Amino acid sequence: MKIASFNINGIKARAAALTDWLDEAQPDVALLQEIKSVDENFPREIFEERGYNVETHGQKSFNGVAILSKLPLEDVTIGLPGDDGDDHARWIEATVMGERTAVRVCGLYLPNGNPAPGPKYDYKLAWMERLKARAEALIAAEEPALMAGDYNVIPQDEDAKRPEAWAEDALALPQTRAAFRRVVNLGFTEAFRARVQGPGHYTFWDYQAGAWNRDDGIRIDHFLLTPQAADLMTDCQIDKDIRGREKPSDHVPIWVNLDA
DNA sequence: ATGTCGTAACGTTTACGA
Repeated sequence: MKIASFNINGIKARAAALTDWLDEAQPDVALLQEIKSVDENFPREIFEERGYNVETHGQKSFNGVAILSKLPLEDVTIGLPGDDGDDHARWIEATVMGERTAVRVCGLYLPNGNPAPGPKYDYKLAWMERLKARAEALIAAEEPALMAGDYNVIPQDEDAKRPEAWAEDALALPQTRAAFRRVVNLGFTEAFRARVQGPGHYTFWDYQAGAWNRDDGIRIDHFLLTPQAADLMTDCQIDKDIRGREKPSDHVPIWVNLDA
């Protein structure tokens, strides 16, 4: 079961690049972030005609997450529990019915949090506390499950080409990293780091200042696996070349393969 | 030289978020 995560930065602008990648990479499941579309305007037909079930949790202009799945989906829910007043579309989850094993899959778009300090950073940290609560429940269930998406977290200095440029940024502040570790340390496996060590691996390159041409990137898109999901992992890769194509997103896909 | 892109809105341009 190949499960990918991709922050597409706007479905309207990315439809062609996204379908090209889907046709090549052939993920069974794709978790999308920043669809920047209300549900009614999401072009679900272009995915349905490729055999995907489509579930969206969108809003106007910003944010928005979706699940595309060639496998059957059950028990789809939207919204991260813990704050009924939160109107950002940043969380969607579903159970993917694999040939042998069902996997609970959570797609997330964690708040950026800049500028920090400030109300946006407070919102980010509060959201991460809610994420931790949901994560605790997933661990307690003792079943194959994962949380994947744009975490807007640079876990360590080695995850940035120029860590000094991000030292004061909401994506890399010590409080941000500590909150991320508190989730991971509940018992999750950070899929990419379980398989690949060392610097130079990124999932985001800013559109500005020739960041891509200088490989001036950061690694902020992650997969966290419960122990039961980690046992099934056979691969995890970043599709870096996507960033060099026509009309790219500023993020690239990252994916895991589970023997499920 | 401080560099781009996507989206929405009383829009031939600005504001916001990233």
